[in-house]
Amino acid sequence: MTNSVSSGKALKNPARQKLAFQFFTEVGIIQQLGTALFNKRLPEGLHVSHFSILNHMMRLGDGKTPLSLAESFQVTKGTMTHTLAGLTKRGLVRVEPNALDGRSKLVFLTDDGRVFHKTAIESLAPMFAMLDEKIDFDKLIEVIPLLQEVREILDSNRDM
Amino acid sequence: MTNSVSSGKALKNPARQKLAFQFFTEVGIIQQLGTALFNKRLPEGLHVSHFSILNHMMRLGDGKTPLSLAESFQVTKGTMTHTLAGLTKRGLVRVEPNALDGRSKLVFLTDDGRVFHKTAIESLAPMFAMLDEKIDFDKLIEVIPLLQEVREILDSNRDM
DNA sequence: ACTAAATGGTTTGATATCAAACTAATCGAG
DNA sequence: CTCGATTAGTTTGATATCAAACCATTTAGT
Repeated sequence: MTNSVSSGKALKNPARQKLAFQFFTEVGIIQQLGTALFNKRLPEGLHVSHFSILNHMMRLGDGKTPLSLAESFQVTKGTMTHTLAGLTKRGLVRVEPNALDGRSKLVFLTDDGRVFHKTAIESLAPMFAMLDEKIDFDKLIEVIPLLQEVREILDSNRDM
Repeated sequence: MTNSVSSGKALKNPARQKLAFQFFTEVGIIQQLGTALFNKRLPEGLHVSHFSILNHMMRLGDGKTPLSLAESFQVTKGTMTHTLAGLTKRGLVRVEPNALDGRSKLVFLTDDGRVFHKTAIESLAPMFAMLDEKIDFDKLIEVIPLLQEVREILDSNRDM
């Protein structure tokens, strides 16, 4: 039975479960505070959701479909339609029909989008300066693999 | 100069900044996936925001003001008004005038609220069972202090 | 004691998000 | 080839959240 509950340590031990819960609580608060700080720093009317998409395409290349972006960011396709509409209205992306599949579209960065991304990154610098003063970044970096592991497990059990 | 930018390591080193950014990216995704899983498991129509408030009062006692709850959860007081309205409508909390200060109110758990909290905790058990199978909880627990540290720094720089 | 400032809550208008219904295009089994 | 199933995207209706304006009460300075 490779997939059964083999240990159940946490379930048998309420303190362990409570601590694991605490992990998610802290993650939740960090995310909330971090997002708020981010949003405050981002230029007018743009939100982390917008920036994230630009950032994603800068890192991994544009020409993705809206659906694949939705999956990357764990949002519904309806939400992605909405977010891309906002980005399009501000001229930061271009959404074009996909010649290879009439159902789908492809999203591209515009020049303005690239400029905006650069500007946004720069506007975040003071926040990183503050963090860098107070936190040892190495410690953050050390835990990234664990966070990735947790993320992957949650991701692959999304339909639980 | 105890409080100036002393090292600036991250700012001088784009790779470091990128990795710190990655930390927040992972935290964001974990939070999103975790919340989604949570919401799916919570009984009908209730959301993590509701559960969190009940959980907070179960842990730390009820009779708090809406404002103090809003501060605890890093949401605006308007949001708290809304969330408490939802909880009240479902009979899970009681909001009463504060005899000692006509401006404020006090929030109390109802019996139904306590029952609901217990039920919700139980309905989360399968999720913890799944996690417990796949993640070493000890590793999660180890990083909690770091997360707390990050949270406190963000919290105390909220008005940056 | 009076008024100005601060505090606690609510309301309003906007945006973000989700789930579910819907539309259009493609794919696949026969 | 055709029709049912699948896939991509949009729309709709609901809830969550925020910021800012607003109202009521308390506090403080004179």
